[in-house]
Amino acid sequence: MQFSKSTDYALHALIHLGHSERCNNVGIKELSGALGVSESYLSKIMSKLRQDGIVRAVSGVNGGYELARPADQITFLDVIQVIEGRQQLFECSNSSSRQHRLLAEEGAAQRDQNRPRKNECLVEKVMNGAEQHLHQYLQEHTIQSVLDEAFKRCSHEVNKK
Amino acid sequence: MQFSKSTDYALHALIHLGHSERCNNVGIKELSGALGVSESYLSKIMSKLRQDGIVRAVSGVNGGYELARPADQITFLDVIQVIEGRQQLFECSNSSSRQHRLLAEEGAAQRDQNRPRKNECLVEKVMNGAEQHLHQYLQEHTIQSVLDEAFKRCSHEVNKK
DNA sequence: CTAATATAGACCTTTGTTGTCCATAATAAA
DNA sequence: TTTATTATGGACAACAAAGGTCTATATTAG
Ligand code: SF4
Ligand code: SF4
Repeated sequence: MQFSKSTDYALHALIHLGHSERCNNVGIKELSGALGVSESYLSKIMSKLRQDGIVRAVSGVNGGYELARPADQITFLDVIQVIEGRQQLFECSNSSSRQHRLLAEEGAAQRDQNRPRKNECLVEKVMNGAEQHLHQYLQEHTIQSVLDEAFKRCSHEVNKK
Repeated sequence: MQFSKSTDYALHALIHLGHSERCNNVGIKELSGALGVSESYLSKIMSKLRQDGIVRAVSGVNGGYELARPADQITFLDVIQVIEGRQQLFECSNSSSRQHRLLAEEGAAQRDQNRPRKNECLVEKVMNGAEQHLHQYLQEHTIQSVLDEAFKRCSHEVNKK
């Protein structure tokens, strides 16, 4: 249970793009150099980010990448979901076991119209809750918020001198 | 980024053990039957749980497993960490890149004695925050809490009739 | 002793991650 | 138009992790 390196790379690439907003179109060479990741692999990742509308790309001479929307509208969750996929944190695999029938719900939810929960069992309820908490936190942090804090630290450093 | 099936199995096995507290020593056959998982594989998982002090096991005739401590002291986090390992959710892989030197911290933390943070950069700060939130939530839910809620549902169902 | 039970290790298959390489398309500039 | 530059997509491979089986071994109640 760990985020993949690709997610790491994607985040850093986006931070780099956000930091270089003024001079549009950062090429894969520059990104690759800054992050220390091969051009081949990184371009795969950038391609994914483009397909999901996180960045824009233009081919040809002087082409490259730029953020498709303001950095404060690109959340950590967005990036993670593009790279890692949108599968649930927990996905039950044996819902046909004896135990499921004994200890889950079945009875209560079906007849109760005021709660249109599909078939959420007690284990899934805990795990989905965990996922929601995680997502909410990750949604509150954006590429911009990292840049802001970096800038704050930097100017604080200058003031001290 | 998903919990493994083993975690699923472990949680269900523990719930079963918690539910059968009275008649000690539940054998692997019974567990395997209840969960619909092969004895071989499930025994691997139970073995791990024993090594980490979640369950006790006794060999020989009438042997089997039982919870090593009360069900309300076995949290979801405990189980997940035994099965998935205790690696961090995010682990930086390229801390020697150009970008790290430009955008991380270095300067600020080293001189400042009132914050003994090791080398937590801004990206790690966000990710570690996410992990902490997740862990806190998972720590608040135990095997017992699931059993309790199952019982509540059940008796509520009975009252309705 | 014997049957039942857990344990540990070897081994295998499937799947996912990380990565390279090459052919192709798009585009700005000469 | 041609050329150099850049991104894109597919094929492929090395490696690691997950999921699972099988067998030999130790432990213990009866
Ligand atoms: S109780 Fe929930 S997690 Fe368990 S088998 Fe049923 S659906 Fe799956
Ligand atoms: S800034 Fe943080 S996450 Fe990025 S390379 Fe440095 S240590 Fe790693």
